[in-house]
Amino acid sequence: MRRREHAGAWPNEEAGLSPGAAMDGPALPIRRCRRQLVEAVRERPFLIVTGETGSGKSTQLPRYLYEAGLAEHGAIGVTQPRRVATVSVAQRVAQEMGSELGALVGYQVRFDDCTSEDTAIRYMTDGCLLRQILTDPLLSKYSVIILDEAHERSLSTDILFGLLKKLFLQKQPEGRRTEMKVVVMSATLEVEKLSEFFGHCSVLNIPGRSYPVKEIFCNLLSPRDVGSSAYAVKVALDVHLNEPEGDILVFLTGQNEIERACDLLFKKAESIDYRYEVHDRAVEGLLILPLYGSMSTDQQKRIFLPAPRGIRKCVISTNIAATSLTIEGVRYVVDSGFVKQLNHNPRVGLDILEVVPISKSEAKQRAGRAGRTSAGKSFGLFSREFWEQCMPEHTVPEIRRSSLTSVILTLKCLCVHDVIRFPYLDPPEERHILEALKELYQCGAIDRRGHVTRLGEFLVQFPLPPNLSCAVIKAASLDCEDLLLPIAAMLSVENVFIRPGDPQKQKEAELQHQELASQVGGCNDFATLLNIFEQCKSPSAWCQQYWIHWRAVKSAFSVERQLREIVTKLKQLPDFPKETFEGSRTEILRRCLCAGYFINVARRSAARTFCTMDGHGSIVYIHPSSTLYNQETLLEWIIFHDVVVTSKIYVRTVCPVRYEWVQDLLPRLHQLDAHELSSVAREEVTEEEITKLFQFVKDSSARKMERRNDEQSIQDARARYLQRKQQRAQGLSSPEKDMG
DNA sequence: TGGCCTGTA
Repeated sequence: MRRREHAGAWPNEEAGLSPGAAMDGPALPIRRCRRQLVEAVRERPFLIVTGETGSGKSTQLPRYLYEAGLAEHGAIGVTQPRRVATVSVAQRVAQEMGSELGALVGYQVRFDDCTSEDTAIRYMTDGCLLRQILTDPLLSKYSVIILDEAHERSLSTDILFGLLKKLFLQKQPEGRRTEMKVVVMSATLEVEKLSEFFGHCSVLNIPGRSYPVKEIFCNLLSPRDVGSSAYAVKVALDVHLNEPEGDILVFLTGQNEIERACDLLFKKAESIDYRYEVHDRAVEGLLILPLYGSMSTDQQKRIFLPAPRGIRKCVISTNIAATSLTIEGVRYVVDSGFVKQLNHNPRVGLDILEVVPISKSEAKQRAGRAGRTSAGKSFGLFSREFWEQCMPEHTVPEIRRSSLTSVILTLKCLCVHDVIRFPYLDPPEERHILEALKELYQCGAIDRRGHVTRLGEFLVQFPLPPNLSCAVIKAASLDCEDLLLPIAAMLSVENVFIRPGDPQKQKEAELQHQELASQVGGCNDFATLLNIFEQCKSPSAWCQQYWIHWRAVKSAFSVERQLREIVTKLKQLPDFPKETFEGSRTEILRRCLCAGYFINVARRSAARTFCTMDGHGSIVYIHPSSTLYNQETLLEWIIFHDVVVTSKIYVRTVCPVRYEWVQDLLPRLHQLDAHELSSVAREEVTEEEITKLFQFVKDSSARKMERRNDEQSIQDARARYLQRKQQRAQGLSSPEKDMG
């Protein structure tokens, strides 16, 4: 049994175990369906099981299949989209089956493998199973694969859908697994589509055990109230004054909105006279708690403590409380109807973080949080018209919103050559796929025939975006991976810079962050990250002094260790590249970064603006969080890690480079021309793929059109941002008007 | 001249 580090599990993920239930399993609705379920799995290769939270499907079905002998020729693998859920479900099932965790029942997540030879029921994250397919394409150690929470449509689960279907339909018998069983578990959502995808397979429904939630549209005073923090505060206060006991959960979009809403609600709540104003005399006070991902773990844990008797708890949260964390005792939900979502735009090659209305199914999911322990109410901060006209039925699945570079490389490495006609449940737009192919070609991961190169095989080993892996490989070939591994790790974890809500403290934090940058020359954000990684050793006074997130740096340590193991393995291969380079530490560092980020290179075009060199020619600004902000006039060429579109197109994590370092690489950005593509051998790439790629690169008139559309879409995103910002300012500066 | 939703390998 391998075991390194224990992921802390939240105390209250999906209840269902009563103390006396250890041997026989708890009395859940699923028990009545036991025989039917086992038979359905035996009969056909694919089965869909639907059921709401609390039906017990995640914990009981794997056990039923095991007890029916379905794990005799291989393990039962169960995937979850999140680590904490994976670990806590495995813990519960192990306890129920009287097994030590890691023996009969185990789990495997990144950095934490708690399984053994004897493990018959393996819980794991979906991304973890996807990695396993890379080394064992037939999934030979499994007899059953169960994909849980399929309605969430995570990127990995969507790819697994297609790969498992292919595994069954494969023409060559040596690549086929017709005897393997696949079960897809989902909330009741788009089930017909799923069933059709898996050859019209059967669908079994397990009755749920949650309580009814009454969904209420709030009457809006004006359209600018939709989803605003001030209006959320008003509704939360109304609930507090007028509704019987029970905690409140408010959904807003981000840290800023949440902190401001907390302040406002606190001021309002302070002046309540509980003798006269409160409807339910059992309620004597209000406890207001913010909740978002970048809070420290200790702060987050406060959320789960029950409020003292007579005190009503009000948690103001991001989307994190919709799926990832469950707060017991919530009877009232206040839903802004908005979410911050990262959307990839392949036409400009940018990820745009924008505030968008949630889907109706997501709103139901949020409302459901009020019905976990008793009947509840959900207040939507939007009108019926908004619900009908602005909120889509379902959330666009991640695979249609993400950069596909990693995914396409993975598929290519699994010998899926025709990545356009791969069986996607929801096919991504072709331009997304073509953009990914182009980028893979540009960084040398695939050749002109669409074959994975040796470099591509190296790159896919890393749990990183391919361009970052490229920089790591370059460093390793120069024997200086110590410079790049920490940076790659720091870029893989959540933001390490703390930005406090209080303006005074914010100034102080900014000064300290500047100090960290100037310790390494003050002109390279990547080097600053390396500096933090090297200096930060423990959750000591150092973290406090410099306003650095210890939790984030700690996870960067784990990532760095994992990446280092991969590099060490690769360097032992006889054909791993070896190079030499004479130069200072900072120069070598920047050269390595160029090898990965030459796609993200930009040249200064005016006083403060830069023009990207990727063929899109977008005009970008340096983000205010960068140490190079305000130093633009000293720069000519820069590379950057990522882009965020708010009031402008900002590039974040920036480093100046010299033209000589990128000039040899730049032609690759435009090399994919008609001449080359026409001489391509076509046996591996499909004709369709070539034609599309050809059109994509060459059709200049169409590209001009697109450019205009892109500018339009960015203009739109910017306009929406500014509008919401203005609304927020208005809403918060004159809350009295709304409070009636 | 001004800002960081959430997961995962």
